[in-house]
Amino acid sequence: MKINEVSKKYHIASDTLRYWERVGAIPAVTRDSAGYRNYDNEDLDWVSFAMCMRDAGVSVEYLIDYISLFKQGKQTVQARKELLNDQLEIVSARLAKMQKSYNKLKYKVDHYEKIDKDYEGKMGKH
Amino acid sequence: MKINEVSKKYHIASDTLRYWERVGAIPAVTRDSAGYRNYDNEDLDWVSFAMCMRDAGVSVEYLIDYISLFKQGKQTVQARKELLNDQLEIVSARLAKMQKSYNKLKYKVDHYEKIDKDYEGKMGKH
DNA sequence: ATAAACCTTAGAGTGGACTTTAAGGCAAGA
DNA sequence: TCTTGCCTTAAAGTCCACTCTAAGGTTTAT
Repeated sequence: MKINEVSKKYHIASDTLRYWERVGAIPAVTRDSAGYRNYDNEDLDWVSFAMCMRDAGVSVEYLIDYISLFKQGKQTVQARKELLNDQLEIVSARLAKMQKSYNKLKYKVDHYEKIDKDYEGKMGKH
Repeated sequence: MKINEVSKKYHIASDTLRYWERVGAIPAVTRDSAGYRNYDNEDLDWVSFAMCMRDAGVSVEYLIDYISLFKQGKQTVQARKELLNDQLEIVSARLAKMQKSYNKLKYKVDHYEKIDKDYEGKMGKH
């Protein structure tokens, strides 16, 4: 699968795909004889993984660390698992915070007319 | 309440509080005779609101638009409510996306040993 | 009275994550 | 064969949201 097809299928800029590969947020992508990227299933799995992590708010730097461990092979399985677990907790906290914010926002919208004081507190009535 | 007290109470940098006010992401804060910021309850409500929105992933630019409408008074109530509703939907979508990512990540961690193929696919066995 | 610890502003600097540009190679259709 | 459109890299540029610096005014404690 060429980069532009991947871009369309996954709704992600091809520039971003190249960027992720360049900095090491995904492992090196398979190439064809012309040197063009030719994403196989495994490459696509890494793209999905990176997108998933980014959607969850995980930093590119973290992805780089993770992939770096992955490239070092089996002996890093435990370290990788721990890294994932750390991120899992962070994501979970972020999710809870967002949920709380969403609820507050929802409440505000639902009670808008009642809540709004419309600057009268500061501007005085006129 | 002075800026540093607000900073400590809300766990937010005073630079950020000044920045939000400067760009108009919150309305102008009450000042004392020396020109120092002296946050009253209403000012604090705006700080909470901005923090809540930022936590939900809402952009500073959106906050500026919202506060701009607010400053124009009662005739913008409907427009503001619509803006909030738009953001509510966007936040809701982001939340769902994050939840999905979290679930995938959780699954990956829980099944780590089974899932990991450890680069053998590409590097061959040795 | 004077030093330490606050506060102010304008403007410059930073970090993260892309995104664009420049200069060029490859491939498929007319 | 030529043109259109894809692909490549390295490097520079952009955008967002802060964050810091410089230069100076105020308040508080000794």
